[in-house]
Amino acid sequence: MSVRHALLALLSEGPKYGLQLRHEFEARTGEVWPLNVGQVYMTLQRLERDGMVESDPSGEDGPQKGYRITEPGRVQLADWLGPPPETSVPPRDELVIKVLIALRVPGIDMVELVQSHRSQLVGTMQYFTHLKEDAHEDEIGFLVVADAEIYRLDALIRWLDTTEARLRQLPADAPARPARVAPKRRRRVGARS
Amino acid sequence: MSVRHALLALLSEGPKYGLQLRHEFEARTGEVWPLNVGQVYMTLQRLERDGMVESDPSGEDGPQKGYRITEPGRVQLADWLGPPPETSVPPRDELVIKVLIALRVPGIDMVELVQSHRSQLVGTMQYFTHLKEDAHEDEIGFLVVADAEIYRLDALIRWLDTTEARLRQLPADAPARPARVAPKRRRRVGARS
DNA sequence: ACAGCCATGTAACTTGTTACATGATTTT
DNA sequence: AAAATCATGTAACAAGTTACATGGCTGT
Repeated sequence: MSVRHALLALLSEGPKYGLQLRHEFEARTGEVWPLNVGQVYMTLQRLERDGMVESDPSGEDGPQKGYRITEPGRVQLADWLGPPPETSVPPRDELVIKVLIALRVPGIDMVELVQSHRSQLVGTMQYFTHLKEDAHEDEIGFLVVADAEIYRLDALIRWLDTTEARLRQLPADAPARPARVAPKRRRRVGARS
Repeated sequence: MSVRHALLALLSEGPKYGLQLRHEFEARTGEVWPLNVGQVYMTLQRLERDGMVESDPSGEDGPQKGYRITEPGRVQLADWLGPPPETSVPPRDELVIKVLIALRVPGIDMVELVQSHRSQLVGTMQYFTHLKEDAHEDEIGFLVVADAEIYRLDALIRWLDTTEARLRQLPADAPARPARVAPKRRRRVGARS
């Protein structure tokens, strides 16, 4: 949903057209996240269908078909920018899933799995660090996005290290769990009042 | 794509049926990430269509329709568990987008936006820390997932702090950028050879 | 004239979500 | 007998991706 709201936010500064929205989105996020053009047009269509946005009837079918935000659109934008959403359930993380599920897959070298992924993360982190050094200090968008990526990668690396230590304290081969479905005591994550 | 591969990995230990796969996925990830049942059946259908999996012809239409992994399925699983994928472009982060795009939206109190999101993140982090304290030390799945979430939230909080400091050094109101589309010097992130 | 970019769109597909429908078995 | 749970599915939708199609305008 972030793209939808981002487009709405860009339109709140004044009417814009499709490709322009893509350019501005990419410019403000430091050219790090390419934004698919097709998605821009699809999202604009849905925003218009939902009444968040109006298209310029004059520019219809011509190049540079302008879109304006509507009042309901401004309301929805304010909702997005206002208080943060309830953190219901944390997003699924592919690396975490991989490690936890691979634990019980026969014939998996966990040490190798962890090490290869770790060095990949370290490499990417160094890459972004170098990019940051080469960046001008006025490229605020890029610097901020690069920071986010570096912190994110650092967190994953530290998680891998912690997890590796945890796994080392585990019995060599954990006993296979019962194949039958057991009654589940649900941990209601995110239901914190 | 993580769910698809996770199901494949679970099936590599032996034949399983739909609900059982859901139970095992949730059990191994500490009951933190609920897995939609419909998605399990959809994914199994696609895995079968792609030849990664075979369904038990005997249990057809009966309850507990078993699925087995095939040889191509094992190959694809090995690809997933093997060397980490090329880190092409980092995933878009909703919070980063929000902050960067909101910067130029008229009438936004950036300090308030950053502070409210920060305290939400801190609260969620404390919540998971408490959950971890209450957990038994043999609940390895939950502990590992909780670690991941705590590190992730910590990274976001530190990013928010860094970003806030960056923004404070910015001129009170940045000059509006040209509305026209400018030629783009693309930063080819992720194209590191 | 033609190459290349600007600009808008459509089509087909994948992953994921929520909600609903339908039976079988088990529990009360 | 009724209610709950197990088990399998379908429908409709949202968001995102890649690839393709189609014009208009500009520079050489």
